[in-house]
Amino acid sequence: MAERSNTRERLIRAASELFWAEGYNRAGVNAIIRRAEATSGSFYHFFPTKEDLLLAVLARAEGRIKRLFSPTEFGKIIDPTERLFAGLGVLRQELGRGAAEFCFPMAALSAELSDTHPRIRDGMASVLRVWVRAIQSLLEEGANGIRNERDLKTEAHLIFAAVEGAALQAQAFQNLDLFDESLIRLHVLVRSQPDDAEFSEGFKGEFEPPVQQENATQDWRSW
Amino acid sequence: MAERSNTRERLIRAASELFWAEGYNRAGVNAIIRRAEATSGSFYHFFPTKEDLLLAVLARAEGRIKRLFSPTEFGKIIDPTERLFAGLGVLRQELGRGAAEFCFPMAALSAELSDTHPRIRDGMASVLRVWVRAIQSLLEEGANGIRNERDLKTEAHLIFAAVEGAALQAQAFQNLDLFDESLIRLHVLVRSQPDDAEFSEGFKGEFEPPVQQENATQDWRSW
DNA sequence: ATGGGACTAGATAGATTGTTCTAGTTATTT
DNA sequence: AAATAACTAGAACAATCTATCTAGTCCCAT
Repeated sequence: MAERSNTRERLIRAASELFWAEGYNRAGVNAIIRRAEATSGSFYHFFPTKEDLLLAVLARAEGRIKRLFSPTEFGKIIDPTERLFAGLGVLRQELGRGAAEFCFPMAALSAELSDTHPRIRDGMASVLRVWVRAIQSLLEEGANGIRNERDLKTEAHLIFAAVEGAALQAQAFQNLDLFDESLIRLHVLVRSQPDDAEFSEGFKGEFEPPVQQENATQDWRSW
Repeated sequence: MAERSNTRERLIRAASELFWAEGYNRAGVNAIIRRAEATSGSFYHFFPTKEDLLLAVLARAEGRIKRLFSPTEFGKIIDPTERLFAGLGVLRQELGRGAAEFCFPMAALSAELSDTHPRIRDGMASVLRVWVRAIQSLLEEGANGIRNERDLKTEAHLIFAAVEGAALQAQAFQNLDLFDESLIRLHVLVRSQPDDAEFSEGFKGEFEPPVQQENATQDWRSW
């Protein structure tokens, strides 16, 4: 009835490391099994397919992401922006250890699989939402209602995109400096930004935020 | 003597699309051949291995990146920041067409391959340098020597990381809005930023920029 | 016109992949 | 003690992968 071994957990952990290090397709089932010190019999006892293993990896990550920025984790840090970047510092450590417990830089995998594996695409979308919401709620806390929600959401998206891109570069070149450079700059920009919130709202001469949003999008397409 | 067919070019083009859409390992040689309307005989006539094909894709991209932000391309746009984002708008269109001619979102591939394929890692590093230099020189143009070079380089890194992350998300979820949201916000942040250059330099209380840089890095590690 | 280099064609090899299968062990329940 | 369920073991299979091989066609220079 109750589970009697930690093999399932070992497989998930091994997979999350290998998927991140080598990508979904390159990380073979055999390699995962070997790293987890299991056998294919055990593997297919717990997971019907390799795809289901990736889904389990994603599911476990969501919980960890939610906890990453929680006040209990960084009790001493009051300022929400600083708590955000403190959490990203934890991420940095994971990166250094070659782990990917938070599944944050997995857009790469998703791009690899979204066409053919709709369940994984959905799972990834869910992870993305969790990330953006976590960041956004920290930004809201720091904004004290001064900035509108729409702006905060796009900023959360930007922050996550930047973190993901920086993590990928760091992984690709085995060099955490690349991650640090981008994040230090990001920190500066995010910190210096609330002051000109008013300015940024209408920097294109428009006044109503949603319309300005529309126009800005238009600009992209026009070139 | 001189080449007599465009097969090589067709193979490079097909590969750049498939590598981007499916990743290096998933994009099989056969699929590339089929898409390029070639045969394996032709393939291995031009490229000793699949890896060499990817290297050719990277090599071609470098030239295109350099041209992307050139003044001739956007003759009417004088402001360098606007020229930067105009170039990124071109990128956006390529994304919409499923192409990856500029090899910009290929950190994903690199992460997939850097361990086992050192030549590709080096090729990717070169593409990264080209990108960062291109962005940095635009930023320098716009800064009129007011901001120090170090800051501009980290900012260029951040911009590229954000663009890459946003592109990956857009590809993963087949939704360009994700790209737009991040880039609109990035535009706002980069635009609003030169004013507080002085502030951002020493925002942690340090004065000498390199030292401040060191300390900021320290902060990451401390958590 | 002919020799030679550039290129094409596609069958095939050899390795690797995800998955299945049968037979087993271990622990818990009755 | 026997039965049942949870789990393990690893050989084997079918599909797919990259790369090779031989035999060709096409075009240009001599």
